[in-house]
Amino acid sequence: MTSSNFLARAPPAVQTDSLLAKLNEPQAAAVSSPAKPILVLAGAGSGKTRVLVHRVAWLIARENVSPLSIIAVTFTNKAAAEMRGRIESLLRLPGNALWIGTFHGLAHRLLRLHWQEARLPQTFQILDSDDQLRLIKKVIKALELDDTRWVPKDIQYFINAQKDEGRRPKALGDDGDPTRRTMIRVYQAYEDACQKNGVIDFAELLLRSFETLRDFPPLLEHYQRRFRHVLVDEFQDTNAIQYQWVRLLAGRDSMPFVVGDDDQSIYGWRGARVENIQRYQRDYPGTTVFRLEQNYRSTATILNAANALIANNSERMGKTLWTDGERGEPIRVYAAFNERDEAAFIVERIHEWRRLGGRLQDCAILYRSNAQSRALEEAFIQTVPKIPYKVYGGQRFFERAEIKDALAYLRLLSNRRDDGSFERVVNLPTRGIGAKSLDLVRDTAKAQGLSMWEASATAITAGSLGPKGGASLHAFLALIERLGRETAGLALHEIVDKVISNSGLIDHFRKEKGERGEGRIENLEELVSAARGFQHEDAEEGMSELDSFLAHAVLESGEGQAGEWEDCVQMMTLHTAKGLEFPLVFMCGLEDGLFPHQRSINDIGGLEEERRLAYVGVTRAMRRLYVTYAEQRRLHGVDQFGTPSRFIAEIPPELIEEVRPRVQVSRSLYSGANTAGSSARDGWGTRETYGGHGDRWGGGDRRSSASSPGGYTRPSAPTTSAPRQSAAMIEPDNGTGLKLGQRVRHGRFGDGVVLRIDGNGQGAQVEVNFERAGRKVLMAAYANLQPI
DNA sequence: GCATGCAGCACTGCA
DNA sequence: TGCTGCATGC
Repeated sequence: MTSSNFLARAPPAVQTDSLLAKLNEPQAAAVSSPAKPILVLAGAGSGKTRVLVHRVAWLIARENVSPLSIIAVTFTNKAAAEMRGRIESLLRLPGNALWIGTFHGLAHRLLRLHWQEARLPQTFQILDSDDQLRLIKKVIKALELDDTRWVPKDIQYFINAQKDEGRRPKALGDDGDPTRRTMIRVYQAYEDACQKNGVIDFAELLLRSFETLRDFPPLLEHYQRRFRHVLVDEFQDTNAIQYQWVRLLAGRDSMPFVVGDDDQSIYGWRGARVENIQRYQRDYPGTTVFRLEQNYRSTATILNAANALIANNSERMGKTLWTDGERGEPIRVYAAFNERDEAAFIVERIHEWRRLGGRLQDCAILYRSNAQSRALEEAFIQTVPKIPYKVYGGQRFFERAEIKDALAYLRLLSNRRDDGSFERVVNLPTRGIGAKSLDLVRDTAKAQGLSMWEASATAITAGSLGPKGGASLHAFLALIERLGRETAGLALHEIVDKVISNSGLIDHFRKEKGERGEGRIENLEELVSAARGFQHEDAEEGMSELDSFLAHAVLESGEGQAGEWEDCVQMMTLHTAKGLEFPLVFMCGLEDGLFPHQRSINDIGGLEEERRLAYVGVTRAMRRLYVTYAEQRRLHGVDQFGTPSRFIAEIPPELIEEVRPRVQVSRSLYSGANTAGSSARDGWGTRETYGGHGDRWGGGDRRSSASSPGGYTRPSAPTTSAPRQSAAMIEPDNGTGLKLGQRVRHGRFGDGVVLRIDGNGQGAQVEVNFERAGRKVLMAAYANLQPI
């Protein structure tokens, strides 16, 4: 080393310390590892992002790696943005110096750069899953298949699954199975349609960019030489094609740095392969594995619960989280009577949290499915003072119908051949172009291999449409052409503004009755501001600002727009919560059938994935964790009776404190009663007679068959028999022949539903909610209840 | 061609 | 419960 070089840098030892100073030993070892394939198994809360960010910093600042030769891949835009921000602040580098992005985002970038090699039109657009489904329906129709037998959703799943595995229709064999043969035929026809329209779906982004690299050696070589360092986050969630993509890009001499946690693999149902972690170690012999097990997030109690829970899974790589922090509070479990009681309980706890100075944004309510949010939202609105909240997920901004309508106009401006967009807006607002005219246009398009746009023009010229339809269609084409001319050279937001007003969309929604239309107009206006705030980065890639905006609209669901930082409770599904942390967490709806989800309950793989989801949930909590379930739940308008989730029973009882109802409460909390919402303030206690009775948790012998976390033996694969512990907990063999939720008939009171069984045998008390007579507590010995 | 009403169905979710 | 898609009637 020459002296000038030496002088150019500060003394290495000091600087090295400064980058590694705040890291623990395995973190520092991973960050500063010499270049070779690395796998970091990072437990929840163990500083995974920190390691990734520091690794990048290390490479640049210590190994003299050019930022241009680093590519970092994440799964969500949020994660990518966070990583980018942290690298920027750590290194004071402009964020776009290195390639950081989601798999889809980076694949998209490659395709934009190399659209010719990828055999795509330069203006290709991306279909979201709705668009995809729409197109598949069209294809099914065009093939004259019966869409009750060939369910579009199933076909969509089939196609995406094939693409996720990297399989093209031509490479698929039908194994002599005619069903499969047809599926493949639809797949092929769908691909043709995409190609013709110049659109690609999400899975195609990955597959196409993979194939493009693979099939153009000079291109591949270029990127392999460029990206010496490939970093991948959430590696356990990669699917087959993503894995191949990484392998291809990394090439033979590159040293991938991948971070993952097999215990947090929760996307198996959409093609993620946990096995990729093992496979990585096989494909890259000499991989160094670092385990991050020290947790900086949660209390020891929470971690112990998480460890015990996940220990029930087989085939783990094995990791045990630990902390040198405090033991913390017990996990509180609350058995709610119904979902409204559950919500009332949560509301009360949040009031309490707030009274004691807690911030709302530190509270998260996690649930298995989005449908559960409604009862909670109602409770937040009704309580005094109101609790502000934000629901994440659900309907996303760019997926709203009115937004997609506006985008369809914009897409059509950019690409007249986009048939999907054409069909979406050709008669929206209605302008007298009916099914008949469109059928004719479609036929023309099909027969002559034209786009809908071209076919329209042809049909108009040929005069094959009726005078009215022809004129209307002509007016539509003229409208688009005029918009195209008038928007030329305008700023993006001006284009959007002009299009939504001149297309008639605003007027159309204004006519819509009530608040709904107003909301839609507000959303359209929001789209204009989104356009105003849009930063066009792809100028060098020869893409118009509009095209770039449209592409990003699909790739970004539009989270994080208005009202970002009001202090409010965070509500989201367990899936959405991955990667986040909150001081106070409520996991609610822990009932068998809801969580674990009914779909997964009979299959060991599915059940284990649900358990990992529970693990993810528990490990979101930093200080305080509540777990709730409802004995009765109204979902999709039907009452269901649940038993507590088996996952509750898998948490060691010594870590749990059961919250008992304290206050008597009006009957309005009971589902089915009509006096809505009057009692949220009464507290969360629900039942007059229910509260006192003992062992909802099965008392001392509850875990006799289970045992402590250490000596726990897994049950064999669940069969059709009742779940291991919950059965004992909530449906003891009570000798009455009755069980909760069962419908029964009584001589005098008529038909009803069993709400509660106290005690055993003929001495048992049974509470029944009769349809006509209301709730009654009866002695099993005398009531003579007949199951019906 | 368009509005209205009814039947069917909903399940986790990120690009 | 609430949305979507289809069928019916004007």
